[in-house]
Amino acid sequence: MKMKEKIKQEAASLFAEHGYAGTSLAQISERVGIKKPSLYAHYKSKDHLFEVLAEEAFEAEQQRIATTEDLYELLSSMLHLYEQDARFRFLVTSSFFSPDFLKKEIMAQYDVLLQSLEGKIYGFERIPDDQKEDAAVMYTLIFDSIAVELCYGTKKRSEKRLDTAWRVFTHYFLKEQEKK
Amino acid sequence: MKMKEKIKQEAASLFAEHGYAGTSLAQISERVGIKKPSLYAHYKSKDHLFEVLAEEAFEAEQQRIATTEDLYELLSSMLHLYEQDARFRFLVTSSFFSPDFLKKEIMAQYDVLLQSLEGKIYGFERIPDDQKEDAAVMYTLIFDSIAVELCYGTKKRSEKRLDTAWRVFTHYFLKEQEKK
DNA sequence: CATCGCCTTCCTACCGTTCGTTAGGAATAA
DNA sequence: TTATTCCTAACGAACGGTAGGAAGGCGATG
Repeated sequence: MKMKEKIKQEAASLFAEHGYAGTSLAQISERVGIKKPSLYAHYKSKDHLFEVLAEEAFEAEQQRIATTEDLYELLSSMLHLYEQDARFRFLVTSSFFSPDFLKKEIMAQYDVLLQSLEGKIYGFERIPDDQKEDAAVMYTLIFDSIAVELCYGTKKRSEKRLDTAWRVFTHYFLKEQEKK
Repeated sequence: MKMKEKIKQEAASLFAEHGYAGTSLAQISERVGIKKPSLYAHYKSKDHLFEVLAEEAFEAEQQRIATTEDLYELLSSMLHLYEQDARFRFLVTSSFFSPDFLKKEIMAQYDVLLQSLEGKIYGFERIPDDQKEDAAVMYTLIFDSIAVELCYGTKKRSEKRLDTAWRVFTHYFLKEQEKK
């Protein structure tokens, strides 16, 4: 039970850093501490392993979106999630660059994610109805740009981005009281 | 002279779509219409080819940023550039996912690009001085998010993003008259 | 309690294929 | 003549994956 989990973790980390094509089963097995063929006791192919990983990563993120009520927290939590959770790192990078055999599927899944985000905006009362469409676009835009910045920028810059973007977003779209 | 150019073009297109590790010299040579070893008459290694490509792509984009005065056009032109110019597509995707041996270099180059963009904001009189820092962050944020959307979204969505983002940006930051 | 078979997990050894790359030669052009 | 550009042939290394067996845990059966 434990080894399967460890393989997933190390694989997610490596896939996130080097991509699907850039990561070999030898690398994964070495990190895990077993020999390459032993991987096949747990996953029937490289594709399969990647597929399982992708499925779980999207499911986890979907869950995170569904259960987090605070719109700001949904963005700010990305910062430490990216540092700490290999699965989240995998999600972000593999969305930006996925192997051919899963590209369509992953794009579709990412679309679902963004739609969930937009749905949260539409269900938020403090945004005037006639601005909800714009707010939804801007929110997902900010979401993506933070994801990008996490990939190849510094954490400091990500924080600055989040701070500025959120200030602009709330000032532009939220009526009445302010939101930290 | 012409073959060198054709190799670059096909290579840029393939690298953009499948990444460095996901693209083989066999694929490139096949598209070009020559045999694999013939590539070595023009570029001394796969790394070298990728490096030349990256260098040129960043240089071209730097040039584009320097010579385009209109802030809106700088963003909107990304849409058709991504469709038509393999070099630009290469720039965007390889910035998001570059091979290890060039990762640091490419990140540094991308940073220079973003700084150039911020520089344009700082030199723009119609933005109040005390808002320039925020405007610069937001502008690069929009730039990145459009690049991302180009990679895995539809063109329609990219257009919508640009439209919405630009409306918010100008309304929030530009004083006096409006900008299309 | 012992032991049998079974399943899981790991191993060594190796498969065929593809990878980037090189050697060496023919053709072309300056 | 010399340099460039293409080719065929082939290299060693690394790839994803398979065969087949050893070791260990597990429950069922005697």
